[in-house]
Amino acid sequence: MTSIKDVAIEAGVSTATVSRVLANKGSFKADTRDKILSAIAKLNYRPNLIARSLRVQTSTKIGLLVSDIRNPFFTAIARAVEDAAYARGYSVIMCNTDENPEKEALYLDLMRDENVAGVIFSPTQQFNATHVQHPTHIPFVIIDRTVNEGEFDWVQLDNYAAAYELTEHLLAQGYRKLAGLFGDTSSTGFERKKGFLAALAAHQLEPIATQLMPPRLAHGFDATQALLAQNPRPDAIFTSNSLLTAGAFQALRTHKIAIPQEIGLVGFDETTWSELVEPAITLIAQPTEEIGHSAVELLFQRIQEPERAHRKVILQGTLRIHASSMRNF
Amino acid sequence: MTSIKDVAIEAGVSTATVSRVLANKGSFKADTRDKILSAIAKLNYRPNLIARSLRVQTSTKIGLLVSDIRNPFFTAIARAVEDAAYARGYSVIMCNTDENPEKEALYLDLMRDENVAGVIFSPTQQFNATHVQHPTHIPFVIIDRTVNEGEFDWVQLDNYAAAYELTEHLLAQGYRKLAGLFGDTSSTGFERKKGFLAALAAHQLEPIATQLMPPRLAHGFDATQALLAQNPRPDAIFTSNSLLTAGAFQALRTHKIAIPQEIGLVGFDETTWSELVEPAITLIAQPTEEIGHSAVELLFQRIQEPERAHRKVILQGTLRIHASSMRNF
DNA sequence: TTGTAAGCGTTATCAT
DNA sequence: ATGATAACGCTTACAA
Repeated sequence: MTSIKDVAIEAGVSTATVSRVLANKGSFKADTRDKILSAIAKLNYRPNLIARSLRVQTSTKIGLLVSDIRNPFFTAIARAVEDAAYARGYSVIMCNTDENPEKEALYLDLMRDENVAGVIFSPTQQFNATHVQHPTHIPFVIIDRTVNEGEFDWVQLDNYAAAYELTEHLLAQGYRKLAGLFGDTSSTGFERKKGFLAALAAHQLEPIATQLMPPRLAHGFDATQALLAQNPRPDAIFTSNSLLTAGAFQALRTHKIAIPQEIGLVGFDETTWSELVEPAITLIAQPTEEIGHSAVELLFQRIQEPERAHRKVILQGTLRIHASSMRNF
Repeated sequence: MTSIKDVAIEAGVSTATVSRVLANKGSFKADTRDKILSAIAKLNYRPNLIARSLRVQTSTKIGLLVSDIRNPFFTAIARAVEDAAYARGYSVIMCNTDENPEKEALYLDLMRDENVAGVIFSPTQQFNATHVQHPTHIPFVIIDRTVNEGEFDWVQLDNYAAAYELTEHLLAQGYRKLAGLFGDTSSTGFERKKGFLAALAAHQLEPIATQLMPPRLAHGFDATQALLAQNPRPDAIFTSNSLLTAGAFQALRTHKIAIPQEIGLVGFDETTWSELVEPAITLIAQPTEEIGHSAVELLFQRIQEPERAHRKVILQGTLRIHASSMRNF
């Protein structure tokens, strides 16, 4: 490992001067700068970021903590965050908590230990408890989810409104016996459930069933099978997450239920295949690009001005109507 | 930030002793250990990994560098790697190069700078050049792809055999006018192309068309549209990547081509939706779990024994036959 | 304009 | 069994 010392010796100056040239701060002669630069080139020197980070107590990395890397929503976010950060000369290191509070705590500590400049984060339900025990002073932006305590910057979908609109659409199509499947690992599912119920209530209706479950395909599948056995059977299924949508879809297919005639199906998040299945799925598309960019934006603002008031950015989803809910067509 | 010094003062010992207790190496009285432990608890002390890393020149992190986080194959790998590493007490930091050699170089440097214990890595085509310029001594395991130069540990699918088998299947179904769409950003596409051609050659056949393209949905779509306009038109399309499969599928759907009767379609990688579309897609499933675990395994072996001979782990894919290629059914 | 030296939080060597 | 202390590679007062 060639260090700043080697460069200093090679260039015949002190390490302090090398450091100044590297950071382009303080003053130095053009001449010495050139000497140093060529020494650097010659030795193929790269500053040790660990050492720098130890010294200055920060870095040009941001952390991205997602709760489920298999969820296409989060990979879309990851791309957007990555792009926005890269444009500002920051690297992003990404970790997957897998909805596991232990891993979340581990990776949160890791981020702290890494001296990341800030963290973009979709917390598990248990984050509150963890956070109360180990408050951290790293700039934070929370995405996708709500946590109850503490003050943070946020970027979120208007989940209530989106779910309301999606439900309204089902009702407009004449569906009346709605069942809802919601993820239970985050506030997102709960808020979507609220919007779902509110839209029904506005029509003096009640759901046939609502269920909370881990946002995994298998759970969506099982829950849908159970719904099919139920009496009265739902005529439409509302899912709060693309993995649940897939599970429900699979169950309906398995039981040869005609979508949308016998049962309508709607969900959240565009995926590669959501328009390619037959019928294509009606869903709320999230502005993932904008969510990622806003999160990075907010994070940098907070880094620059740590004491500013906390902001909440609420973005609207877009209803994309496809055949899976078009009973009247 | 509470440091080891604070703990030492609180416990009335030296930092050296605290460090020994922390690492559980060297010797100390049970009594002093207890004093130190309670001081740690009281102060809520956590060792600074940056400082430790600076000192010992390594860490308990491994880096995972993937080339496209939107490709479900890589997220599946990420999960597997994560699990295996976590089981050994290692954290994984994941970066997305997005098939961009610049980002790749950046993140490779980052990994080095982070003192990661090792890197699991799916390199871009350009990696060779980069690597020759900046050889690195970090333990490496290459996944999914081949690079020409240098010596590494590898975990890979037997792409040639998988493609051969997949093509044989098409031929067995009576398809004769095959077209192949292959990703052009990695060796994987090339090897699959070879297997494809070899299987055809074994039947004295030639492909109707083969095309190389970026592994993105839009490219698969466009290429398939072009194939449909072509004369003679293919009666089956072979795709080397799930994003290309999706693009081809979409194009066939758009043009109302009956799969598998008019045109058969096959591809690689199971995804959430690949069995849910109509018809379900015949494909080669990769053992992602095993790939991830093997990669971690290989990496730890190399970390422990840096000079050992390089190994290559070749895993077999599994042909999953579904309706998209079942013309005879 | 440049150099000296302290310090970031650890670990490891060498005394004691 | 424990403590001083140097060292990891860098930045930054402060001095020259």
